[in-house]
Amino acid sequence: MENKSAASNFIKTIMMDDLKEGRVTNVMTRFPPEPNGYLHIGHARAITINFELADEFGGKTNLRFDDTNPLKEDVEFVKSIQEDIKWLGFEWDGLYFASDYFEEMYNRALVLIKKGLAYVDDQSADAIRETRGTLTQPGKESPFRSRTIEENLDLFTRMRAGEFKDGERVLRAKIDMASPNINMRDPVIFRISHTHHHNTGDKWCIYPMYAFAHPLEDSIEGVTHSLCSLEFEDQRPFYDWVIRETEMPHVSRQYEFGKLKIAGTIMGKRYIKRLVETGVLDGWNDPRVFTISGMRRRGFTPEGIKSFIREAGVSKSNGTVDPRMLEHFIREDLKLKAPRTMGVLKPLKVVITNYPEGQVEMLDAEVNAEVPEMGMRKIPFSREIYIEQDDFMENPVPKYHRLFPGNEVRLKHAYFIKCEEVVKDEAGNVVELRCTYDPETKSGTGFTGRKVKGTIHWVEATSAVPVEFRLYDQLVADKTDEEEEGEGGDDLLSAINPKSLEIVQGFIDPGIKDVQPEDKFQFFRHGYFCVDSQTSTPDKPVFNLTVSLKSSFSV
RNA sequence: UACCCCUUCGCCAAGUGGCAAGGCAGCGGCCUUUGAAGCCGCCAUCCCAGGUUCGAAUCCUGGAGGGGUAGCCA
Repeated sequence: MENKSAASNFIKTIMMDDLKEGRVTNVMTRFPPEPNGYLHIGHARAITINFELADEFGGKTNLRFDDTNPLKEDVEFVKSIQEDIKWLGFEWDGLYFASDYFEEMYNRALVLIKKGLAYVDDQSADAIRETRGTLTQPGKESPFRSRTIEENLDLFTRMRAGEFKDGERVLRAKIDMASPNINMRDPVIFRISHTHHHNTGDKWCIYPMYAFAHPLEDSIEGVTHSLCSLEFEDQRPFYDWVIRETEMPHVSRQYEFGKLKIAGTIMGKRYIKRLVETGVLDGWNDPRVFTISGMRRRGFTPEGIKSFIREAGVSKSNGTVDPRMLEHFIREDLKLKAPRTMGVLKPLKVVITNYPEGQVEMLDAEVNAEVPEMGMRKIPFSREIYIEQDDFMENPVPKYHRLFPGNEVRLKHAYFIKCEEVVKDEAGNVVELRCTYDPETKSGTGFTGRKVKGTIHWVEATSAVPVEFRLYDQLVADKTDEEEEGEGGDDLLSAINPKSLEIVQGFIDPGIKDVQPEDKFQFFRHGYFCVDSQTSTPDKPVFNLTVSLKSSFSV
């Protein structure tokens, strides 16, 4: 069951007060991605925050593609974004495109021009930048700032009609070139771009800028609380200015919250792109990157991801969380859902010398001992089995409970075995163990004659299914800051953890051989694994390590 | 050095003037056919300095530290 009663946060407080004081009569939020890339866990957080906050107050949430820049957008992404949101388990109320509002936006710009609050500027982009001033010095007014309303109306109409080339003119809001807030120094609100748009085709050659478009989009849809990240704080005065001066009937309000990074991973689009191009990652859905598709392929669950997001909270400070917190919630969700079975990653053969040759017996095992309703299954046992290489030490370290010469351990679901002999190759490597078993110690018989300290997992040798295991670790060190890894992420390549992916060939219990992509299991004493959706085949299953089990022991 | 924002346990984060929630991590112990899980217990006086107040993490003033903003990107 998902925990939905997360702690309070400042946005929830604002919504509650707004409702109580009658400033709003309902809550309406929106998730407004630009369709220019794949969603990642940061988006999952924005999605969860928007949808669940609205839901908590009986409100609604729209999905709105903020597609005001045709140069960067593609339908490919409008599809993948919708799939990702659905996979997370959210249903949007309305599905909209900012580009559907272009006509309305154009008309609102006309309102501004008629009020003398917008003008067409013929200056070049460079000239505009140079006269904007700096952080400490005011800007200079454009020589075109005092054009008449008629002239502006004429020019803007002709901009729309396609009479000018890209960059020749822009429409600017007329506010205050000396404002200490640079966003108020006559920001550009429409630019010319003769570019095909994925939704509007070639109907438009002028496109509104985000800062002008967004408040209008929100207002048109009746959004009450427009949530965005901290870097938009300085744009709020302009957001309010647009709604007020264009005389939009519905007043939306913008609130900003901090982004939450996860240590040890890369989130930036350009960096992931770089790593995909150089072959470090095998795609945008590589299980090591926290794109939604990557997490899905890794075996993370929507419920686990959402629990993590709720528990991490929302505030006005930017933070970085320990990836172990995310892992905790993934484990917690998988704990009662995933069947538990045995898989040996690094096999070591064991021959049970006193077990009858040729005999195979079927042992009973719970599918998940914590969930009896999941039932029982049978697993084969015989004279030859594989155990984990790490579960044997010829010269055991102190407190080692596993197998070593002369020691007895329990084989999960089976018998006690005792290590009698170690077989080595010429190089001195241990290649086989010869053990004896005690029939009286069979699991389920209630044997209490003696106790052993260790229980280890195993698979029967003749029926074991060969599989590939892909073990993942953090992509980069905890403190790696992608922003500081050189132009284009050059230095990022050397920051990659060489152990972020380790591939091993092992065996699993034959009981689960007919696996489907994304099927999830817990392999005893290892962790949760998920059948890889890209490379697994019926002949050679491939399992991704979703998250390992915790361990208080290490050699 | 212009404007805006932030500063509570190792990491997230509640708290909105009345004696510091919770989660993760960590540390003990119990239990255990996963060294898992589970269970029990431990783990901060709130960046600093003044001030207001019977009383301040919460209000005020001044510092310090961190972040954001100068796209015809979003």
